[in-house]
Amino acid sequence: MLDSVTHSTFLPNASFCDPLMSWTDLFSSEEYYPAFEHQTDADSNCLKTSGIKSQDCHSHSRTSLQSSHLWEFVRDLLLSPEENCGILEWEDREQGIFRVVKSEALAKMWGQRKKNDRMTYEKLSRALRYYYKTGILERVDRRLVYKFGKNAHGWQEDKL
DNA sequence: GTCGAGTTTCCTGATT
DNA sequence: GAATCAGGAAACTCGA
Repeated sequence: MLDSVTHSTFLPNASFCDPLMSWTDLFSSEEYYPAFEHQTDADSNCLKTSGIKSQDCHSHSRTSLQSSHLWEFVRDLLLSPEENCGILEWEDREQGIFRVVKSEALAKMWGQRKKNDRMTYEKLSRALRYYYKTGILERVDRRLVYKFGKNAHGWQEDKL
């Protein structure tokens, strides 16, 4: 189940590598993702910056792209604060507790990742809640707050 | 063709 | 009362 990580090398600052379409391509294409018209200037600038950075990426195969999972996407976003533009933030870095600050923006980013412009935070959060069963996430009894579980890895600073 | 994992979608109820 | 969030169930996609 977790073998996706074994062939998806974790790169803290190059998390969104896409051999088929760079982030620059993604975010410059309104045909693909017109929803980002509603992003703030800061958000869109940040996202474009992310795209530029990702052009250096070259190591991911098509297989690893398709095996990219939601929790890895979230983890990578958390570990790249300069790229997440405050969409996610750590509540307790050592315990792996984080908070979704901009739920709609997160959903749109994930939707872009999956080329699904109908993605909403409601659907994304449903997928996140399924990780409770597998131990990748643990429930935190606060709204929009999640915690990495024992089966999540790569989020701890000293274990990268 | 079948199966399993990982979502995605719809719906309902609870909470804010 | 409306908006938002959480969880159940079923459908869907894709790789093995």
